[in-house]
Amino acid sequence: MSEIRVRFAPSPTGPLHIGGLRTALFNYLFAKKNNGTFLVRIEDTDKKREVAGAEEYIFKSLNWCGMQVDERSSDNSHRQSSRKKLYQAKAKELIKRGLAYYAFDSEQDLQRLREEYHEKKETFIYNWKTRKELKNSLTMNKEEVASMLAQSKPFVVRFLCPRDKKVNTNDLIRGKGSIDSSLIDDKVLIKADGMPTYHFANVIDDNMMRISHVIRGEEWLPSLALHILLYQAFEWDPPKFAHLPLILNPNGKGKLSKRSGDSSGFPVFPLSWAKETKIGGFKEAGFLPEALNNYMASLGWAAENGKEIMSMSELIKTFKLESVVSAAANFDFGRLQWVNQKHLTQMSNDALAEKIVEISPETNHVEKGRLMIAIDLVKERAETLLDFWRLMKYLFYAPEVFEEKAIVKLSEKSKAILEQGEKIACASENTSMLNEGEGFIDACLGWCAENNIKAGQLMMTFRIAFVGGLHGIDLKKIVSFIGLKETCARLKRLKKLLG
RNA sequence: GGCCCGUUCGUCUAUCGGCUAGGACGCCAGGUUUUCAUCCUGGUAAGAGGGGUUCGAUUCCCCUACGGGCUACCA
Repeated sequence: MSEIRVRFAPSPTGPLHIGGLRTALFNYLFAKKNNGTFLVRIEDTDKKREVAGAEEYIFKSLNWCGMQVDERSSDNSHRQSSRKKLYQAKAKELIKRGLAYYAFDSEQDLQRLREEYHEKKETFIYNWKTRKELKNSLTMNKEEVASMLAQSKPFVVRFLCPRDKKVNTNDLIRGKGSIDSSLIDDKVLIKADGMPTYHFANVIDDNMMRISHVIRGEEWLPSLALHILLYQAFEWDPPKFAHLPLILNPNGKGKLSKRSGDSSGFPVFPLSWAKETKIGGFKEAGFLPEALNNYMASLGWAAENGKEIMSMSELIKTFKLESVVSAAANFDFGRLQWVNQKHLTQMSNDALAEKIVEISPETNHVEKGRLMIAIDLVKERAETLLDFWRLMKYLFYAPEVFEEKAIVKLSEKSKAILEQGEKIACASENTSMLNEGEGFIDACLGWCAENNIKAGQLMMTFRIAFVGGLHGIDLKKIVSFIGLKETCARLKRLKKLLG
């Protein structure tokens, strides 16, 4: 088999979101699996919709996700706008061969026709049915056309779509299909501004860049037949196609869009995007790129060995394009969180520390060695990198506020417990207890047993004193970490609060 | 409206004609932790409906329903 070359071809109209990112991932996995080439092509043929910074954002995002781009030219040729002349030459070629034609209809004229048809409950299609009555080089005589062109009247180039031709399609994921060409319209190939449309530029570039497999979203499936026809017009061998299932909103209503995140409270972009500041990206929300990749891969695909938590290299090893499913998948933020937690626990403390410091600046004010210990202590309970500081803050600073839910659990007995705890902790301040956490808690529990107080009651009271709430790590470990002196101080504080 | 694609537990999925339909997330219960979380064990829950084909259909075919996509001089 010839060389595997795939491309990810986004248009720079805004930040890349999880749908596009997943398409990039599947392209990347497929390329790496087959020792192929992964390239990125920027489809910037719609100048009106182009957004400044979007292209840079796309490359940054891919980089963050660990998808190295194998080919990105320095001469701008990865950008379609820089190849305008080429597409125009190709269009002329088709016109000369009678496979495309000039059309001079104004957008308003066409719009009016669409409305008229709509009123008749019909659909207007610019093709064999209608082209004979419209303003184009098929209906006008040669001189007229030449004069229009000479006067620089606006025109588009349209594909002369054949009538009654059975177009056979094949998709690696969905299998064979066939469509009657009479249903397809005479797509615009070159727009009035001289730019090619997606369909035209796409086919030409995929051929010229020797793309072996086109892996793209399912929204392109309806135009597959048109693309095949275009390849046939040029007498080129088409690449293989694979149309990926869409990613839908969590409730299954509509495809996941840039707005879905804000309304549902989870990120949809890999990195924060200045213009959509409400919710940052997955990075800012404390997600690991490995986890995001792992989760995205599970949307529409499952490894044969049933493994669920995988690194990028494992994904590459096990990925199979043919086993991608054909049904759309709902985005499930809860599951992403679980995947992230699993990846977090698999990371080394050093690597973790680096990322935690980056995302939670508060950790900069804390002694490094102690931070490392604290990370290890809370590691298993964190779902995101952002969770760490929240989970370990009380290890460094006494609680400032006490949760209402916790305080109501305290009773008269709590005072006695605090008093006793304080007595033991403060007294032993200087008597260097080995394993001070163990020693201290055990001593208190001993007192409990003698005085007919439930151990659980003591543990809860202490927890509230140390943490300010009901959740935290093992009490003995907390005492060992903060030391007896601080333990004593925190017990005093809560006692005072209770009056 | 037309065309295309899809439909297995609430969710992500396994099954490539033999199914007592498997796993994971979630949820629920129990255990461990003299405390919280983790963790462990168990439970909950599904092949849209109707016709075929077949000894046998979740698996193949058709129809219907539902969902999604496309229907631009957007990608």
